[in-house]
Amino acid sequence: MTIGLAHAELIAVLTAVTGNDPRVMTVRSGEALPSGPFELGHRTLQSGLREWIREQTAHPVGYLEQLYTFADRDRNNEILGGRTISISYLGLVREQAAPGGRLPGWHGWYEYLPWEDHRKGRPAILDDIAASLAAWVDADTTRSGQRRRRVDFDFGMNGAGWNEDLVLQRYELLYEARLVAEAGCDGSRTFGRTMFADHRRILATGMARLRAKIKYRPVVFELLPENFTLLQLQKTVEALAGLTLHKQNFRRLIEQQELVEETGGTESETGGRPAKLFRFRRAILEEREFSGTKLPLSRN
Amino acid sequence: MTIGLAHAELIAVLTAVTGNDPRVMTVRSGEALPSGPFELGHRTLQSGLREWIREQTAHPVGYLEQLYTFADRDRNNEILGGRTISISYLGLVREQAAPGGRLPGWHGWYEYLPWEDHRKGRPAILDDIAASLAAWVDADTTRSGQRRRRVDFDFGMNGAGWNEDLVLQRYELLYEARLVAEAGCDGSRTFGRTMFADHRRILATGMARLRAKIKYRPVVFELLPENFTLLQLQKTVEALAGLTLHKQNFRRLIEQQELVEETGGTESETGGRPAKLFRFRRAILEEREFSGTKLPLSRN
DNA sequence: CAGGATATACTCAAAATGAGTATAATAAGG
DNA sequence: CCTTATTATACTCATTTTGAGTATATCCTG
Repeated sequence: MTIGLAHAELIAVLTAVTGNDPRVMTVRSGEALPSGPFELGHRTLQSGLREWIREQTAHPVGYLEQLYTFADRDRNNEILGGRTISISYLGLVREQAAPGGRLPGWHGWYEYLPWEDHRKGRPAILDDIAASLAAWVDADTTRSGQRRRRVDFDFGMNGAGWNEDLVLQRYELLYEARLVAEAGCDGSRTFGRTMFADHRRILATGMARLRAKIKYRPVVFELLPENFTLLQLQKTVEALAGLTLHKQNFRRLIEQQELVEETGGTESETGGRPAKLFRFRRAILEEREFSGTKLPLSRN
Repeated sequence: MTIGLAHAELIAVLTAVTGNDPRVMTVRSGEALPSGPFELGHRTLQSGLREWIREQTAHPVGYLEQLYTFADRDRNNEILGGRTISISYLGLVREQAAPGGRLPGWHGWYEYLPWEDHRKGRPAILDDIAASLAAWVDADTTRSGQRRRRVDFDFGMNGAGWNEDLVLQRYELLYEARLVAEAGCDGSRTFGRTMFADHRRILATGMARLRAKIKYRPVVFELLPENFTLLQLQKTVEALAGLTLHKQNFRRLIEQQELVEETGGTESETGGRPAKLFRFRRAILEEREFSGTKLPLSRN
């Protein structure tokens, strides 16, 4: 049995939430995701990745999950006649800076995919996107019906309702419609900040995975400090989901799941009544399974 | 930037449901999952896989989804000094044989992981597993509490309730406790049919993914013929989940989601009142998102 | 035509969810 | 020290969704 030779590369979507904004670690002034070779010295893929994250950043990575493996021919850079296989990972990091100070290398998710942040209502950029997509829909006379349904569904248009989980589908639709610069555009209008090669697609994959995951696994806590208030927890979830939640119902949800316990302390920097501090009950990880923890939305 | 060299291999968990039993395509008389090299001629990972599935089997694969990429050092076979990266996929295939005739190469899921089938109640083998695991729990005096909680949770013991999604966790626990032959056992009791290398772990990964997926995406239909009765649909879901469902509620769930439509025909081979035939409404794929479609369980 | 078998319809209590209103505890300003 | 703004926390209530049945319909077999 012949086995093909390839170059193996590890690539990371490292995410933190700083000052209520989700951020991703980048290199080359925000142009690329950090990546490194998978070497013979590495015991496993995950430990290899951890090793050079430790080298390149000061951030201890708690949660690390494999995302996807890419090896399309267009990614082939032809070194030594082989091709490159990129194995991507999603990592969650505790926030390092205060809400004011921005650390170098970190950039907001929504710089790259600005249409994904609906916390302050439907972002205005969606009107421009809608207009550009309408042109794309009409460009194909035979399949325009299909295209229209897909646009409506993915972008929540014409009464379809916004679905925060469809991050990747939306990016791929924009790519197909050549509305992101990575698609090799011809000078026409494009949306969001560009990244190197297919790194923005990988970012979208990570965002989609995380938005889906917070609904059934208690991974948010990897992004929070040891002690936090319920509002902090809520704001972090909101930052990731790009949506606002119903405060009282969010609290009910968290409490009835017994995910957290009071520390006894309070936080009085809130501007109003001091909030109780909580910590994540790690014991819960071995006690229960986490089923459909839907997010309690509010309409705004 | 140095990029490590590796051998790339594609490996498939091809699943069909034949005669109400979930089955997996194997080679070497059921000892291994089919796998093949990822070659330069292949355009993408997925198309490469499709290509040699077409070569090796007569089965048209509809649904194909990437599962996981493995590259642990213990998988290293040291050819040419490199190491092997295995990219695994889950494929769904429409059943090919009548409930009676068994096609070569196909083996039942539950030959390999017999503790996973709870359709006829809790399988007896779980008593033996419980006994062996109890010994493992007691073997570590310092961490026995942790071990006990993990066993209870993963295997639904001591009132914890069986969770069908934990297929991989259960396999990995048995591996750790050296109760599967792949762990390099010392002649003691082991459970389920062994596979080559880590193929049984990959099978478990595929089973877990599919059991989780049928709850929120309409993928079951890839396993059914064009027209089917609601009972057939239910039996297929039950086969995958390894559980029995509440018939009336299952029907209500399916109908209210508008996943299927009547064909007009009926199936009278059921032994009782003839059942209406349905077909999957493919249009639904572009119409709606599928959220927490929990399965309507029944206790038995 | 009775009896067995399956399909399909309908019921009902309990639990979960969405959307509020009400009340409590703090800080700042006068 | 009292008012007001601000956030935290508690409670309520109608609606929907679940889990678990019972009831009825339509076939086949003997």
